[in-house]
Amino acid sequence: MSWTDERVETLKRMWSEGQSASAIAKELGGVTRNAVIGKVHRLGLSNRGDEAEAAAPEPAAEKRAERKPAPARAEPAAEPAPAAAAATDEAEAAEAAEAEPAAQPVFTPVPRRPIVPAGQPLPPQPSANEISPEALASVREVEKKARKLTLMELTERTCKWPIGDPATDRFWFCGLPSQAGKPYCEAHVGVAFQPMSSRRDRRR
DNA sequence: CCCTGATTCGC
DNA sequence: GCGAATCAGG
Repeated sequence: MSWTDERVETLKRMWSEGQSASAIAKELGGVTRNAVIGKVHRLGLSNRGDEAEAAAPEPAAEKRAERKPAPARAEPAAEPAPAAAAATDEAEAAEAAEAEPAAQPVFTPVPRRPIVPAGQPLPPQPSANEISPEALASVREVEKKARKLTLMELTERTCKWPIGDPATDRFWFCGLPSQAGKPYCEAHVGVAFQPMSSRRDRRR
């Protein structure tokens, strides 16, 4: 596979959308995430999406000064590689002012309260009285077995159902094996995806 | 162990 | 220019 204009375009788009290198590689096909990352760097768009610098000036401006000299392939000791070449600051002025302002979900209909963080939209949290007793019992049971993963520990195959109050330290994600193609484990899929029939006519 | 991006350097 | 190997880290 080669980097055709089209593929590069897809790469740029997905990267700016915050997609991971592996996700992009998977989408493109025929390339590994390493290839994607390598290309991203060559294109000079390593710091994606650009964020409000004014807001968070990132204190640690210089943090990568020396990483291992990179172990030579299979050579005893040949040349001290003139690494000094990389001295020039990488991409000083990131000119990407044209890209769209990163697609933002629009589910914040109430401009009232700015609500804070939540890096990701939380799944629906149906109130207890609209969940079937069976599903509810199942969930309570499962939540005792939750792996209690942190955000960073979630993968494509772990249940992403949040448990607890995000504002406290008693908050974690279910983490049990998720249903193929679903974001949650079996029990949580049960409460997250309810058939219309069971939700209908909840006298009120 | 799962995953992430960053970097180096032989090709 | 490309990307595997590797590093560093959540």
